[in-house]
Amino acid sequence: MDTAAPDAPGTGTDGDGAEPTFTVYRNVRDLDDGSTEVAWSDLCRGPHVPSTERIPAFALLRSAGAYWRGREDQPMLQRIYGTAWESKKALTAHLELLEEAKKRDHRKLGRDLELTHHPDELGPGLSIFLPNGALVRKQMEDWIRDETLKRGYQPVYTPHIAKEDLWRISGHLENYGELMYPGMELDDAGAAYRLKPMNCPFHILAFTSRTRSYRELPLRISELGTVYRYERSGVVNGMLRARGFTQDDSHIFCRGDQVVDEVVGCIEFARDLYAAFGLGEPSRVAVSTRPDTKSIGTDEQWDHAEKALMAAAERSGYAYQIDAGEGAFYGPKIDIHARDAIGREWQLTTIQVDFNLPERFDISYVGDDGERHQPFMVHRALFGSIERFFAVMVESFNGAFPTWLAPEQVRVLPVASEFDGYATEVAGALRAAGVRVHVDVADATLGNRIRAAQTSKIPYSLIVGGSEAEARTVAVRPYHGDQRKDVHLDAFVAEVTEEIATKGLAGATEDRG
RNA sequence: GCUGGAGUAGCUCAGUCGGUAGAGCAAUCGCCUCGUAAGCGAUAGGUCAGGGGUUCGAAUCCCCUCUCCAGCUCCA
Repeated sequence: MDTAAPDAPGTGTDGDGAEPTFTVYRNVRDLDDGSTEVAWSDLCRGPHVPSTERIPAFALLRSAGAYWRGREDQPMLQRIYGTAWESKKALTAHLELLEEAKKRDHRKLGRDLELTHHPDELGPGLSIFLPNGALVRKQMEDWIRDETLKRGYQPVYTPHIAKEDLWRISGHLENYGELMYPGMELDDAGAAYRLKPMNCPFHILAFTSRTRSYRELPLRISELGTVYRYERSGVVNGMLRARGFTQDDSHIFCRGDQVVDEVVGCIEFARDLYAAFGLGEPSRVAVSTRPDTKSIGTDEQWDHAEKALMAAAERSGYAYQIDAGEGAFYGPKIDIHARDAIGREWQLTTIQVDFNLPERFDISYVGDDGERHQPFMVHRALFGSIERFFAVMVESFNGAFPTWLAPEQVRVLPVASEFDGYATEVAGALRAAGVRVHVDVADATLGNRIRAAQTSKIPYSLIVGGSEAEARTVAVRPYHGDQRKDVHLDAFVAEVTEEIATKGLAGATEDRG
């Protein structure tokens, strides 16, 4: 049993044939007089077992509402979630797995490892990155900034607010208004200002700062842009679905014949990013095509863009699927998804072709024919949201970051106060080499401090006492792997700086479930 | 927004029938100077999410609001 819908309305088959056929299973109960009655009707797609007696072990997990036919304007049914197994043992194992998964929740790890903070006073969907989380995030930001520069993107900085007029031109007020924070009325300005839900209009303004030539294309504008969206209260979810978040956002202005190459470039960029941050193969890659209902643009534009995206997906080598009709109203897109600790899929990377904004802002470049032409615009965010990617990554590493990402990379533990001096010296040598290192002086017992270092998931603990001070060595206790004694300090510094420089992931994925 | 569940110290959680608010960990101070995952003692820490109501008396019962969790709908 996966899902069940007792007391579901409807009978089974539909009259006019416009809706897909579904099946109702009537579960009967024996009455004392030998007759039967329908105990409940099951609207599940199946398959079904002939009798619930055949299920040796099951547990009900939760109940929740679900809209009839998945439509918000329809009444809500009660859905009961359960899980069924071939034996009690298998059920117990599964339930334990669920418990384990809950322990790697980014909200719990964020608290325990002091990565992030979400006090009530701040507001739902908003995050404070504490020093530890901020150091991890800085590595993400440094990585993406360096890589975008290497790949020919041009950085810009743009404000968090803009006149309401800008959002009127962009169509956001019309199409996205419900997700925008209300306007800020200013006495002297004569216009309301709005917090930005997207960065696109600003990047277009960067593009239109002067006349553009075809020689400049593809022109790639990029920014870590923080946006604010007034998400409906029930959908906010930690950092996975926030109201304020930062996108590694870029808009690529190019000719139609450059779209495929640009999209391929974005996909390859994304692949490198997933590899660098240890996420491995994405759980899902999808090309979303033109929506059946409202969409703008000509058939020709859609055709061109959809073909370009599929050609790019093909060239990328990813096994992708087509989400028919799931595209944005302004153009088709490729999305890349990854799973969180409890197996839910979250869209991270998105690469979209946009017909709407070039049209609305009437942007153009001068071609080799001396005429004005409208460029194609590719919108892409590879992390997607830094916060969401951060959350998925924290859960994926179970908080045990690879050394290059870890907020505290090395902790030095003198066995007694007598050796605090040598410990400080060791830390000094590491710090001089650019390593993030702290000394935990010997106020508490060694066992106590080792435990603290282990529960903080610090990649390396260095234990130093008399013999180490004598020989200028350290005892290396890695979070992953076995302890090595009598490692020369210089050798350890060389080793750990090399590991950091190459952004090694060794061992960091061992904590995965 | 909708359906269901939850909110007690920084964290994890007790709190019986409505009768003075509790523990462990963390923090602070002291003792201990310790060789590989929790040394010992003391101190401090609370608008029981917030507001209203019932009651002689509310963490506990009722109503409203907020926040969080799971799911639906919608999205990075």
